[in-house]
Amino acid sequence: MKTIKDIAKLAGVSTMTISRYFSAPEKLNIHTREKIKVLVNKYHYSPNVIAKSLITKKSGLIGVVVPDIRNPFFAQLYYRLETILEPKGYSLMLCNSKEDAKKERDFLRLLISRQVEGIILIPVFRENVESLIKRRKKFVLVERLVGSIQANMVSSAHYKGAYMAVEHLINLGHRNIAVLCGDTKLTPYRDRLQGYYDALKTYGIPLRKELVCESAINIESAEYSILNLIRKDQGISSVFSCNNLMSLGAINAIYESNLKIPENISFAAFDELPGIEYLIPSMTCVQQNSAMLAEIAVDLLMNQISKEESIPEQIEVPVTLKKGI
Amino acid sequence: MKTIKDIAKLAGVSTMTISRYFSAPEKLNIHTREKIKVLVNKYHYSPNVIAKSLITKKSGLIGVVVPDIRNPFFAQLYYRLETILEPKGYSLMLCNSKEDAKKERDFLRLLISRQVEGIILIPVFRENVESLIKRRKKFVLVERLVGSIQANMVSSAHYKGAYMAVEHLINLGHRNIAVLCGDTKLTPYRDRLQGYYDALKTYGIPLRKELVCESAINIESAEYSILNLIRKDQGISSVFSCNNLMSLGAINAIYESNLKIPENISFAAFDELPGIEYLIPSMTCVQQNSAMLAEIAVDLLMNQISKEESIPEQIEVPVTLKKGI
DNA sequence: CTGAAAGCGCTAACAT
DNA sequence: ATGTTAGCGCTTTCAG
Repeated sequence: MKTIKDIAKLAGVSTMTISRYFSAPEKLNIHTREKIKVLVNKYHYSPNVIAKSLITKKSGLIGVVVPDIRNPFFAQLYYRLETILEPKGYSLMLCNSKEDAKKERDFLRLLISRQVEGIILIPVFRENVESLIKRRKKFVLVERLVGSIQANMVSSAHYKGAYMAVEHLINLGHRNIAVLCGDTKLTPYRDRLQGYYDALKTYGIPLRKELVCESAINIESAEYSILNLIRKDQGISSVFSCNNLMSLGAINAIYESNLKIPENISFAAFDELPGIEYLIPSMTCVQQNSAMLAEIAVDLLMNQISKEESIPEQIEVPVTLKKGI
Repeated sequence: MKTIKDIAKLAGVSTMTISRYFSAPEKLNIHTREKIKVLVNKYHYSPNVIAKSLITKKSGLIGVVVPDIRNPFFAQLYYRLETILEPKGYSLMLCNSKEDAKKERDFLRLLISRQVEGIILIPVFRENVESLIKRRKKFVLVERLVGSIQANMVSSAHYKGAYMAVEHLINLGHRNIAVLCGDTKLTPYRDRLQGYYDALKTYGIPLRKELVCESAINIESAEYSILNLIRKDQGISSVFSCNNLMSLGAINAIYESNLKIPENISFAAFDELPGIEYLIPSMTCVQQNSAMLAEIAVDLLMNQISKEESIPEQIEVPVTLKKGI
């Protein structure tokens, strides 16, 4: 690997001239420029960004920490983030926290060591976020709030979305609506469940506690919960699932029980599954606007990067209800 | 942000002692060690990895370039790569080439400028790969071969998988099997289509060219193709789709036509969709072993990183047929 | 066990 | 239009 010195020596110029060739070529004499061009191509020289960022103190790196990139929602979010940040000259480092506090902590430390200019984080553990604040790192929380933390954050309208979905089920005539809660220690699920409660209350439908599946947090437990309700003949006519993974388990439980969507059971869910509109067109979905989430997350981060001090903002992004039957 | 110098001054030691605190703390006097520990915690000091890699010439970075992380197969692959590489001390930079030659080129250049130690690439454009070879970069191709390039590569058994899937349909009694080809300029799709051809041939089933949907490369075109075949009453009794996205379009076309899987049409596909086993249990799927693909990709890369010269290897990873009805 | 000197590859800030 | 000097934050190497 040739360095700037090598190229400079070969071209018979100083390293600054080579440096300028990349940063401000128009300032160079056309002849020197041509001479350098030949050498750069010949030796496939490309400047060492690491050395550059040591001086400029700008790594051009942004860390993105998600629980699991295999979740289509996070994949979509990352894709959008890249689309926005790449043209701005940033490169992204993607980390999967696997919903694990220790992993999250390690990844955050790593990103800091690597001098990222900012972090976009779907947080898992409150203390890790507090540690970012203590270290005065620039970051944006997406989707989740951990504890009552004062930080920049952008999130979907969890409560509103769940409320609308359940309201839609009620309007379809349903009174016995099972709900798969998700991990209510996480704000999104707490809010979504509250949306369910409040929709019932608004329409004067008594809450049947046995239809609230509190331990449903993944595919298997969701499947088990719904299977149980059906077997015990609780008379559920519809299901509201608080995330996409639990939806899968529930759908499977319904199919296994030889029931059909929407003939026997109406199904509504927060989040989509890739292609679910093709596979179960009758399903009601609360669609999150990942494009807008990404855009706002970047805005909030760029604000911090450009300014010295800024007051944390919390922004809520509307969701869309795709009404099923 | 405190630097090593600041901490050294505060501790009344040289920078080397701080450096050793992180690289070989056991060599330090217990007292100095404690003194440094206090300061490190107090000021949240963490060493600047950028400066370190400038000296050691090891960035600890690996670039991963996929066409689109929203494709569940690539998300799964990335997840696995991270699981393997993170404990080895590598951080990953993920890039979406969007199947675009220019984007791929730009991302590869960027990764090189950022001094990645290796690149894991699902390639799009032949010349970009050739350029990596010219620059003597360490890289591994996954899934695809572009042109007749001599490079380290790991790939699923595309041909075999498609052959098995079509064979299974034939064994179920199907004779009129539509196929959604994908972009046959890409080796995986060429191989998968060949598997279809050869399975038919083996079982003496005449090829009906009108059932080969060559222009099917995405959801919409796949949907259109299948819709067309059904409308023209070509008597198809089953469909083999060469990737997961086209499967969605095809399934939708089938549903739209008021046909059912598997009652009216049997469905087989290369690749899975997340949760498809829950949504359409009767579907036949060729499952790729992304864990093994990731493992071998890393092995091939580590071989190059540790050795000076190595002969390129091409390794094929078996697929699994999940038989449907 | 600890330190001093040198330098990784590059650029900011002045020169000329 | 081009060069010189100095130094980014760290580690390597050699001393002590």
